[in-house]
Amino acid sequence: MRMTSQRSLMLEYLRQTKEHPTAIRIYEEMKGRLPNISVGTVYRNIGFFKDIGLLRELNISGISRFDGNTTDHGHFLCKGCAKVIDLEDVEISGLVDLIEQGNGVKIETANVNFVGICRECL
Amino acid sequence: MRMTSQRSLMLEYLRQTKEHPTAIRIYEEMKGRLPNISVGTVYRNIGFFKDIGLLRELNISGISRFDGNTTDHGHFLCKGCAKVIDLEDVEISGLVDLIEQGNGVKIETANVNFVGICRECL
DNA sequence: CTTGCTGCAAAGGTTTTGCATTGTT
DNA sequence: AACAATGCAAAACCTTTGCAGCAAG
Repeated sequence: MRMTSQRSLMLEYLRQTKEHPTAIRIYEEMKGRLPNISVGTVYRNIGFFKDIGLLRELNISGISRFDGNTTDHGHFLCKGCAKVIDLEDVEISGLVDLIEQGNGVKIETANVNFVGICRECL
Repeated sequence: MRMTSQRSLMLEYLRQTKEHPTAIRIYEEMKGRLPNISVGTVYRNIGFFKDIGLLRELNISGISRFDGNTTDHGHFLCKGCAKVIDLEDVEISGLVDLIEQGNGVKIETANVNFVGICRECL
C-alpha cells in the first residue's frame, strides 16, 4: 500500500473523531484540508481501510457510518440529536460464543446497535 | 388506513416468508400477483407497515431487509449464501435493560446482527 | 521508472416524491 | 362524494467504476 496525503489525513481524522461519520461527512471533513479530494477516493479508501481492519462499518438506521475504533463494542443512535454513543459495556464476545455454539455457525463480525433517546434529549 | 389489495398481499407475503426480503425482492414477489404494482407503492407501504409496527427493518451489510416477525430477536447473515437466519436464542430484553440503566438512555429498537458463515456453507 | 492512487465524471442501484387517476370507505 | 392509496416517471441519494494523469516508492 502507498501512503498518500489523502490516506494519512483520513486515518488521522478517523482515529481521533468520536462522531461515527458517514462517508459524505468524511468527504466534507477531508474537503476542508484537501479541497480537490473526490468522493471516489474517500469511498475507495474507506473500503481499503475496512479490508485491512482499520475501520468498522456500522449499519444503524439505513445509512452507513464508520468507526475508527475497531474493538468489539455496541452503539446507540439517538433519534433526537442523531448522535452515536459507544457502548463499551456490552459483552459481545460472550454473545458470539453462545450463538456460534447454539447454531453451528462461524461469526466474523457483530453489529449490536440500539436506537432510542439519549440522556440529554430525554 | 385503507386496506387495498396491494397491502393485503404484501402483508400476507411478509407474514409467511422467512427469507427476510429486500424492498426489490418484495416488489418482484408482488409483481407476480399484481403485474401493475409500482416500486413507489411497495416502498410507501413498507414505510407504513414499519410505522404501525407490523414490519421491522434489518440493517445488516448495507442493504435493507425486512422482517414480518417483529418480536425481539437477532439475525445472522451468511456471507456464503446470503441467507438470513433468525436467532431466537439471544436474550435481547436483558441487554436492553443493562444498557438503559448503564447509560441513562431509552431504547426503542434493538438491532443485534451477526455476519459470518452458516453451518451449510462451512 | 513503475504502477498504485487520484480526480473527474458517468453510471448503477436504491429510495423518495409530485401529480393525475383510481378505488375504499 | 371525499380523500387515501396507487401507478408512473422523474428526481434525489448513495456508492461504484472507467479512465487518463499524477506521484509514491
